[in-house]
Amino acid sequence: MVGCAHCRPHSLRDIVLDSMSDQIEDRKAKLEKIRALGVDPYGARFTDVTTHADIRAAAGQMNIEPGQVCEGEEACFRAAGRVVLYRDIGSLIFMTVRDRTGDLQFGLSKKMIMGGTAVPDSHEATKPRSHEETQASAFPAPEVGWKLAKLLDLGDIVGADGRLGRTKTGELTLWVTRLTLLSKCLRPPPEKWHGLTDVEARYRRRYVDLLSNPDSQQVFLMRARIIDYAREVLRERGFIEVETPVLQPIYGGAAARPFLTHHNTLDMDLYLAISPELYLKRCLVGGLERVFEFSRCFRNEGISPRHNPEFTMLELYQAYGDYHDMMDICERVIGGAARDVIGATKIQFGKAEIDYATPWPRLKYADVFGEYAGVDMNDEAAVRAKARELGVFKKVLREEPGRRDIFAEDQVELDHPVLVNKVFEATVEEQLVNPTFVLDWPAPLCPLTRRHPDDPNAALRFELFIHGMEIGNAYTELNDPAVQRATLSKQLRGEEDETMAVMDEDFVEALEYGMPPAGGLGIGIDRTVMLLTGSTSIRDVILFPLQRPQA
RNA sequence: GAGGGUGUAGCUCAGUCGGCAGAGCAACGGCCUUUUAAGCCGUGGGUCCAGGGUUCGAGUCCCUGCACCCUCACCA
Repeated sequence: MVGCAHCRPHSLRDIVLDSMSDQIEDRKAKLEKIRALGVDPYGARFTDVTTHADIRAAAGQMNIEPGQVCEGEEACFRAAGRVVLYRDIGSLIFMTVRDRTGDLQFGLSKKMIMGGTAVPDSHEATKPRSHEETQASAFPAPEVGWKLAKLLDLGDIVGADGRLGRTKTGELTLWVTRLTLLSKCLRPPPEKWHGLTDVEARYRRRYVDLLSNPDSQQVFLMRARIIDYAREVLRERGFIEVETPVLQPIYGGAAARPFLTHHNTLDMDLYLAISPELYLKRCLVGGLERVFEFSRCFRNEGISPRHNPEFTMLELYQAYGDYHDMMDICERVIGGAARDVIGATKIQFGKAEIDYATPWPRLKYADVFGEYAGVDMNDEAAVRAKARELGVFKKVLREEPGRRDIFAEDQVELDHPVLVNKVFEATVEEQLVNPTFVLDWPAPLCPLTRRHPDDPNAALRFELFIHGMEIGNAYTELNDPAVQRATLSKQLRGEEDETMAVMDEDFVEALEYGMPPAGGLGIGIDRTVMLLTGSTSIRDVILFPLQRPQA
């Protein structure tokens, strides 16, 4: 403490001293000391690195005794990673270094790094040649190596050449003969045991979350593998991956509020895609008979643990198929990923254990409605009574207080199918915990779907529900341009104008050239990853979820 | 948009009834050649989210605002 006990530290000198005590300042001071040693604290290309996992695998073949340091060339490795633990016990330093495959202990002894052991020749053969690479191989002199080791901080990224051994306690250790600083970490990382737990900080500075919480990295690794898996399933079936516009002059393919933007040169308003559907169908018209896209969709709606304004949908179309083929693909992609990527058929999600063993139940919309809502969906009076009981009308009134045409509950005008769907959402969805297909939806809710041949009031559509969430949505696609024009023109009372399907003349014109009958499917990738990784918030599976600007 | 909760050191968290701002890790100085979240001795570090108010006195009570989380609604 500077100054007497009664004084607040506010003099210039105090402020400077406070600032100097800051950990960032400490680290910057070390940075300068490192530079003074002639070492570039930000490294350069570092070639021929063996991953920690591969080093462990190699060590498994060597039968190294506790206390032993291997002599042979086969025990010499180059490794790199971030220092996550650092234990300095005098003229011996142990650090735990993390790379993408896991942790490995590096051991540094003053004697060894000072040249007590000859530098292995194995790396000379693969020594880089270019000018840039020559710089990368410019190791500090041996006496500098030890000083450098003493100046390391938690969070620094280091590279090392060394020989494998085991400590007395048997811990596999890379005994370092040459140490390279690859990047100095100027900010103290989170606490080594708890990591970063503050959720806001984890989302705002995801890089800190990732570097300090292996579990978080694991989620994004799984996400990538699930996507790879889906891609592989589709490729095997002859699908090709395409890209469709995010900037669209007319939004369509779903019922959602769009984001609006503007192109300056064309002086033209554009919408960010709410769905790639109408473009992928144009591909079908053009003869790309099996297409898929991992499509970023943007919907200007609320944010919740299950909704992010931008999200990723796998959408695909298969010519000459129908929605039964799409059910098979759902089971193959999601059920297969559970089995082959996660390695389990039962996965915990919140308090529920979900069973992904296929096949999944295929239930008729009318049947599940009758079972869980307790009324016949075609009995308008009964549905209306049920809706009143569930408070559907009150919710509508609350949502649209400005509507002049609504004065009382009974005067809320909702078309029957809209009311049915609101009752469905309120009663059925949460009951569907294990993967369940719900087939044959009320036709008026499905402007892009072929009608059921036996029932003009039903559409050949299914949604896949898991844990009460809509995970997949699929149709036997409507390819009759006249019917398509009619359904896009029809307005339903009870759905807001802004989210209504919009007439897209160019799309209908495309249908007039002839679109093959097809099955189409959308799978919510973020939600699928949530379920398969046990992440109960969508923000935990999106690297950089949308946040308000910081206060 | 409505309701509930949270915000204290770089990180993880205590802080009782309104009475000197605390711990562990991290940092700094010192010791240590086999550590495992190393250990031991010593030291420094605070806009208690922001702004008002009540009070002799506010991290604590009240009001307003901000950010985040949860529930509901829209939505996938």
